[in-house]
Amino acid sequence: MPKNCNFIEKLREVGLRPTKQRIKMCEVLYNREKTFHFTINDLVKMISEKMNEKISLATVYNTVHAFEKKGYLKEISIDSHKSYFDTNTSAHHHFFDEDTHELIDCDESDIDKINIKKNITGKKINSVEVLVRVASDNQTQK
Amino acid sequence: MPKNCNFIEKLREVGLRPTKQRIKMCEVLYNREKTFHFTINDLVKMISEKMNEKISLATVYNTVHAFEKKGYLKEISIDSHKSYFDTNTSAHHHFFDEDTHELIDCDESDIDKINIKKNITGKKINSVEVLVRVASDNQTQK
DNA sequence: ATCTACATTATAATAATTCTAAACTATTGA
DNA sequence: TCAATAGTTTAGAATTATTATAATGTAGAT
Repeated sequence: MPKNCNFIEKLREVGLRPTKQRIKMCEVLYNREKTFHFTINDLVKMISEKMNEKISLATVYNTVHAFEKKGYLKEISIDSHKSYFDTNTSAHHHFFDEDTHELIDCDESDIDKINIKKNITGKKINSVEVLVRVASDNQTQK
Repeated sequence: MPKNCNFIEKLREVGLRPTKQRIKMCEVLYNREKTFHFTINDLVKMISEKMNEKISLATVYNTVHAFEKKGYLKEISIDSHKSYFDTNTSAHHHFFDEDTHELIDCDESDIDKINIKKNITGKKINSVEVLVRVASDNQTQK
């Protein structure tokens, strides 16, 4: 687990000032064994639990978006009401459990590389994302 | 192009009352050569342009959601700020042009069938959606 | 024609996100 | 070291998108 000075370095590298709020968010997001998925709401709860000082909601939004822009976070949009952020920023796909509203990472080996045959003139592919929606077997299909 | 009586039939079939607002919306959405993508905002504009009578915003939301639940429309979520509906409800994938914010259908032939090797116990796959984000070649990558 | 259940409407309420402007802080370089 | 300055945080207001409410209207059945 990296110590805070690593976060300071990392933030500097991408041109973000290592303010105490950003460092605290780095700790909450990256001082853990595994990558994970969260909503802004989740994150606000997590921060206020782990911190004695307050953090403004606006700061959480700003910082999440700053991190996203710099490639520290990736957004995964499920529908107009549910949007997650992923601390795993490498290219990978997801399962979404429609019963529990849980987002599950796909390993690289779970889905073959996707071959796009269509080419849109003058455009390059930025990303290819697969979302597999699953639900309990005995439940009516969405 | 189907005439309105077909819409009345269709609505009845899925258990929706063929009210004049729903029929009007069917006309706007399905009286066209090709399927297309729209946001709620787009739709409200289109309806108010094509109609002399007013339609309430609440009705547009209700009707779109009723249509979605009955399988007349499919939602495609791009990010937390952009959500489209698609009148093409068959299983297919999409390109999203990050420059123009345009959503483009993939033909079945554009992407090979996706083989999911992972199995989540007790869960069945409801859908598999691929979103390919593209952008102008000479632009910085998102 | 009348009844009943469902739909529509305008408006209010809610929720999520962004804006604002003042106070604050990290960095720069004198 | 210490101001200058450029970027950041903050609380709260503003905005936007969506849903709820309750009164009125309408389709379909009898």
